[in-house]
Amino acid sequence: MSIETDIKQKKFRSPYHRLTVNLIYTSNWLMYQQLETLREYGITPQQYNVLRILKGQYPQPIKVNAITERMLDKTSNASRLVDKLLAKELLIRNSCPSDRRAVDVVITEKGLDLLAQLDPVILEAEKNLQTLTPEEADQLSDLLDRLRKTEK
Amino acid sequence: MSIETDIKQKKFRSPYHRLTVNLIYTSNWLMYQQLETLREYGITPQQYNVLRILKGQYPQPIKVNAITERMLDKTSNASRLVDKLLAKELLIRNSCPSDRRAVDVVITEKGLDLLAQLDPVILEAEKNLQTLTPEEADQLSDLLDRLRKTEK
DNA sequence: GTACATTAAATGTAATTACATTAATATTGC
DNA sequence: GCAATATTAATGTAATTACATTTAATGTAC
Repeated sequence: MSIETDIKQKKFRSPYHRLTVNLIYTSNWLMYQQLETLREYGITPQQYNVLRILKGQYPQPIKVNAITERMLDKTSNASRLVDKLLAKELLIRNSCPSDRRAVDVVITEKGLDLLAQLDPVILEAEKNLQTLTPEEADQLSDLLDRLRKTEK
Repeated sequence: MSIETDIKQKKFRSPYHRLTVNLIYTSNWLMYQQLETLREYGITPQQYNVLRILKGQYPQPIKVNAITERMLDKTSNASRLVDKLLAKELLIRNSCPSDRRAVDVVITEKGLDLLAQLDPVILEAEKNLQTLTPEEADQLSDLLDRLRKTEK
């Protein structure tokens, strides 16, 4: 369905306006799918994002601010997300010896297990996107990169 | 900057994975800009979305569930958003005579004034997106429409 | 070394959101 | 007409988020 039909709006003032609306709408649509997929595994998309970052570093530790830098939502409160994941024993947190302000975070076996369990589920969800060819997906990605070029 | 640089991730498992990440990241980037733009006017992006919908109907009233259908985030609680905007006197709310479960919502003069005041500001913000040509913006929009084709 | 600025993480709080439930009314099947 | 079902909006609540502030430690200038 076109964005016009989805949000019942016939006209947009410009291609850029239509794009803005479409981008936010599509992202919400995608996030909602993720939320539903992850729900039964007891984590949120943001927590999943943190776990993936930790796995990318494993077995190296990573600091809380480095997590933030890699997150999709730069305004998220990594400290509290780490708290939640710690409570679920999906990661461990140790104060860093060389800088006692900082903390080192590492994913646990349990965390890695959860990710492994999620892999096929996420892959299955990804199939929903295959209405686009891989080339078109790349093309879309590149356009998104260029859209953000004004970023300061 | 490419998404790889922005979130410091070198590899993605597939073009679809890269696209997912890029889409959510770009949407967050855009939403944050909106949030900052609107902040000094005392409304949130969702409240702005509601006001725009009301303006589109003006001077016709619109019901709360019809607002939800037109919103970018279908899971948002239109009833509470209407509450907030009512408190700011940006809309009026009257129970519908023909269906006493429903309420008719109409934007006020004050609401229209706020939108008019915001128009140039929003247009200015839109200029940030003009690193793409209008044709590319349309192309991007069309790809997003096609991406959602699996929607049930 | 001391004062000042900076950085890292945690926390207080108010507002918002997600999710389920409720209350009131309308619609449908009989 | 009446009971069962569906629809509309509002609300209770627990969790999350935004935003500012705090605490602790480090770095820098003198």
